[in-house]
Amino acid sequence: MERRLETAPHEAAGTESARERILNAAARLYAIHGYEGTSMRQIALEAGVTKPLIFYHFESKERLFSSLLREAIDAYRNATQEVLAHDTPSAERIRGLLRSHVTLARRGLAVYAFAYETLTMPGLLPLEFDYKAEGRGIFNDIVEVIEDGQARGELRGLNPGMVAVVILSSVGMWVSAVLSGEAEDIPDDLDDSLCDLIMRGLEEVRG
Amino acid sequence: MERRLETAPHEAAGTESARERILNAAARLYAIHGYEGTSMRQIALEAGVTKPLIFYHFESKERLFSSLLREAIDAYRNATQEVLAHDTPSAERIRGLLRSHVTLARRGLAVYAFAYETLTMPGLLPLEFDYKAEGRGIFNDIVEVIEDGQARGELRGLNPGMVAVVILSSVGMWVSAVLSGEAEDIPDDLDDSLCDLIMRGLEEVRG
DNA sequence: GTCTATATATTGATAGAC
DNA sequence: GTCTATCAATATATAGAC
Repeated sequence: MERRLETAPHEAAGTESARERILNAAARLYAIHGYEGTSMRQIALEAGVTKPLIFYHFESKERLFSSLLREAIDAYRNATQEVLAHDTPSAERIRGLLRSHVTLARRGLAVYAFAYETLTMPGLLPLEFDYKAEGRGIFNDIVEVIEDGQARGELRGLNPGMVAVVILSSVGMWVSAVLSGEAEDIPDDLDDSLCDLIMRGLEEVRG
Repeated sequence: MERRLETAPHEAAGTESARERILNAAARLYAIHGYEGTSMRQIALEAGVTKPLIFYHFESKERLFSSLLREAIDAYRNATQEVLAHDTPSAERIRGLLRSHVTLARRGLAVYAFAYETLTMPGLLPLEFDYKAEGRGIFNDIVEVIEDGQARGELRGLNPGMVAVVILSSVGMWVSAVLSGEAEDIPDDLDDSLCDLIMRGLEEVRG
């Protein structure tokens, strides 16, 4: 937010501020090696700045990580509130959710992966805000979409939490795979294809 | 393996050797906090031994982690080779795979979670064996099951890699959630229910 | 805003007594 | 096999010059 104002239109591509470079380097490294696996030295090296400069801009490792995660969560809520609010058929809302996830992942692969990993991994990082509660909120919103569809008779009575897990984990794992180089890229039709699998099922209709 | 011989029948439950206690503590801590997030000091504390004893038994942090991962991968291959080899219908093989995963997770929640996270996270840990190749092998075996089913006309032509991702990531995420306390437990019917979702689809058949 | 130099805690790992 | 004491390297973080 604040970050975006600062880097606004007058700067061309490739002329990121040091602050911007630090954030990008941090997102990439945190996504690949995790919070504990990433040192300030590595971030400084990757960003092309010195270590004390990171502390000047972000005060601590924890605050650097927190602001990155905070921004990622806000961007997610911003991108999905519309599709979650609208009173459209379940299939539309699920498709919209998947589209939002894939779009966010494409716009910022490292940030998406880093947020996904942080919110789903078992460990509790000692951050200054309750990011686990945010993760629970994101998850519960999807559960509600499913329950809603079931109440309307649009969806079968499968465990709604399980369906939410399938949606979230599938995109997340794919993004992680791309980041690690195991997968080439996010396929153009990942959202449609995943939606197709989830909504219509894998099995060929017989006869 | 070696470990099992050592702890064999003459020892009652609750009388684990120090070596055994170290392995259990390590699996739990690695699953929750990751490799870099877990210190030898923490493992020693959790296992109720001193730090040098861990080095006496395992030589280094890397070797402790490696032997744990090695054993987890071997157990997995052992549990799934039968269902992968058999020339049964695709639905049976996918159900068998899901059952194996859930069974393994129930038998050792921490070990399953730790292996899942290690094999799926983007970072490359400097281990003495190519665990990434093992992960790729596990993944490719599932992809083959799907492709096989498609070739036989039993399964629709969805991206086989995507289907494999859905299978692997869903169980993995659920297990992580249980380990972190976000989910109560692995539901009795997780494998059946997930199989149902994947094989028949989420959408209610209309009319 | 950005640097060099440094303080302090924690890490993985070892020496050597028992 | 298990311990106490300790080492060298690395971690986060700060002081202070420019």
